[in-house]
Amino acid sequence: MNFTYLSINIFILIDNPVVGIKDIARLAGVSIGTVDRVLHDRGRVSAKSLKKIQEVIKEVNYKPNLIARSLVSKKKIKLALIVPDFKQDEYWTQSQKAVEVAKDDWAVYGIQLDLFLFDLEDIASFSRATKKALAFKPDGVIVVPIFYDKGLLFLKKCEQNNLPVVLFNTHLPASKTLSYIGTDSFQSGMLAAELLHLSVQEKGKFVVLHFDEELTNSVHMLEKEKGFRAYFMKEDANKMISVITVVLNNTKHEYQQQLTSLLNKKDILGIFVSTSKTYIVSEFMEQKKINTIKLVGYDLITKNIDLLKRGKINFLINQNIERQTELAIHTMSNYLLYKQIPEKNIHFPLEIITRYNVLSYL
Amino acid sequence: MNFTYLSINIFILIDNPVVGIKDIARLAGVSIGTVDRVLHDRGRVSAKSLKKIQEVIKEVNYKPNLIARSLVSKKKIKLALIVPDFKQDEYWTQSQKAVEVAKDDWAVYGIQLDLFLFDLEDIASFSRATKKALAFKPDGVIVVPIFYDKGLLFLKKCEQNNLPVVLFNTHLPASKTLSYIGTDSFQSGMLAAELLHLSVQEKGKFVVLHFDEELTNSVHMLEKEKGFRAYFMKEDANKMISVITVVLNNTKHEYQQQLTSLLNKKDILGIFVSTSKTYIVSEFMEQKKINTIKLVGYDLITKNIDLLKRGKINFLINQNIERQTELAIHTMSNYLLYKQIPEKNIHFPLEIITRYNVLSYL
DNA sequence: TTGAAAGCGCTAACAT
DNA sequence: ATGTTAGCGCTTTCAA
Repeated sequence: MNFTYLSINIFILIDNPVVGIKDIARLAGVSIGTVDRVLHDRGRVSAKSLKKIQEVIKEVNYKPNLIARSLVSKKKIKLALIVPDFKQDEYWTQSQKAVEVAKDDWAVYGIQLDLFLFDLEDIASFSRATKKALAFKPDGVIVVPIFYDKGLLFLKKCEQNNLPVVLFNTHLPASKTLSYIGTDSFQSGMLAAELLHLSVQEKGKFVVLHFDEELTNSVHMLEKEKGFRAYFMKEDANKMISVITVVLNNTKHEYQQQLTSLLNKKDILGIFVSTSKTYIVSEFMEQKKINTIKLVGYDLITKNIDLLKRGKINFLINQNIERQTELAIHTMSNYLLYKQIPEKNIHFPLEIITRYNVLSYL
Repeated sequence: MNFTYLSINIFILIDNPVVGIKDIARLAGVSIGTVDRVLHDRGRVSAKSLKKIQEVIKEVNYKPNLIARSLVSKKKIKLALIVPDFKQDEYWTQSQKAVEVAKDDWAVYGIQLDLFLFDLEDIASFSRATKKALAFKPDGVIVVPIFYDKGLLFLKKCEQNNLPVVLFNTHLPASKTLSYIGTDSFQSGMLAAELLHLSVQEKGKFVVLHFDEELTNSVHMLEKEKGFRAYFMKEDANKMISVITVVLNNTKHEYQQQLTSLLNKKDILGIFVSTSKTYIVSEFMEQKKINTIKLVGYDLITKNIDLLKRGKINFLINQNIERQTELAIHTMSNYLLYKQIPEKNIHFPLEIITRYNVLSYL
């Protein structure tokens, strides 16, 4: 359907009829079977027919009806999803929900999703998951490569097996991956810095707080830290930045001690928590009646939302893990079904959430 | 596809095969014709069959194969889009681009989009556009009802003609519209207030600045203003708020004079511009070398983006007009094709844009 | 090397 | 009120 713009509100519709495989067959004087063989390069076609058909195809600007095509295609495609276990973690639970939805959505198209979960705090479990995933002989792999070295190793293996790979949430520098889907961690750190900087004019210190479970071996939290530092280098070089890493998988007592000694320092203006576990810090501060320190963290999970609404957390940066998950599956499926080559990097917007726009995100 | 969690990394896959209309017919002991009649609410089905079939549908969690559905449906559907002329305005150009994309996307499903443009500064052109739209005998209407009275009048006419209507960008209180798609203007005003408030600690005055072309007769800008006032009522009642309306469609000289006299007042801390024309104020301030006044406005249009990056505009609230447009068309199409009843109000997130996350939105 | 025909899941017209 | 059937555009099998 084309149109020519003549004047406001008046269009001429030039309805060039949609041509199909049948039309091509008629125009070329052959059967649709032969046309199909040409279209799919399946040989067993005389040179003469081949030439004629190709000419016609070109002339009528044939575009296959993808809807009809996917209706008929019966091939089963298996996708392996290698993602963090969602049981203890609301962030990954959100991802999991997106997987469940996608599973239903894509089943119709013959796409089958197989899940391989690993423990965020256990590198070995990641290796096990990747091994099992490969054993399943999937047609494509979608992975959250939390662990740097093991991640790269796995990607190499996929490359050897000619398996297409899509990453999400955590970036890894591997040239052969089909696509990375997620936020730009460095930029995200810069943004966090700006939000804190905006909230306080005074002199003092800022803290970057990592929870260690993901930190081990993981790049994207370090990228956030780099971005955070870079901001102050550029905008306010006098600000002191300190970094602490809190070890969560120890006893409660231990990390509380760490936090206590941190918060006792009097000149701290703000804290940037590099994961969705922001609420842990915020709850701790609330309990200790510390109100002056500004807090910026990540993601719209229940506890964070509550604390944000009550003004205990100043900003959240939403990474939109559901949409990342959904898009990762979508991207891989479209690649395998329709040979749609995706962008190498699909960066998600860094969504700033305050208590005055949080409702509009829920 | 269900699974039972046994232990980490081990799943039992219960591959409940995709059920189709044929399976439902078999399970309910009727023919596919009857099932189809139930699915599409076309009556002529006995109460008994109806109940049984509905039960089965629910039980097997039937999901229609949209591919097959759209392959078969040959009916042509005409949609009338009544939207502001995009020629003078980048905001509406973005909307227009979304229309062009949607046009291609939906053509396959037999949906034809007809455009009826009107001039933002000319109420009469709106009336003309609506008249022409109706003359086209569309199956559904998508409209941006900038002008309050004429808008309501038109909606009443649509109701009389039994035409389904979707609104976007501008809300209008009309009970019979299928859906409003856009931001919550009141909330948006509150957010703007918070962003300004955050940026300045001192005492002083804030200004709400409307450009008049859209203001005449239009509610959503007044809603923004209300939200803005409500914020300070709640959070910082001592702040003075003044409101000015700048008349843009007069000579340049005139509105510059208005701005000049406004900016001469010494105690102004920040300005909230209620439309995407934020750049006009910012450029003016830049030219007059005014750096201290904070500026919050709307939308990611080229000039705004540039000024935001250079720190001249402090925040933009993105209304995402492309996605609004896209979703409006999507909503109406799905309603007409598949009788999908949308939510009455689809509120878009209020996206906060600063110079540190703007890149992630482009 | 080619053509004819079945069928993907669904809709809608038609027959009963 | 219900069942049967043609056919949407394409792929694929099978027979010629």
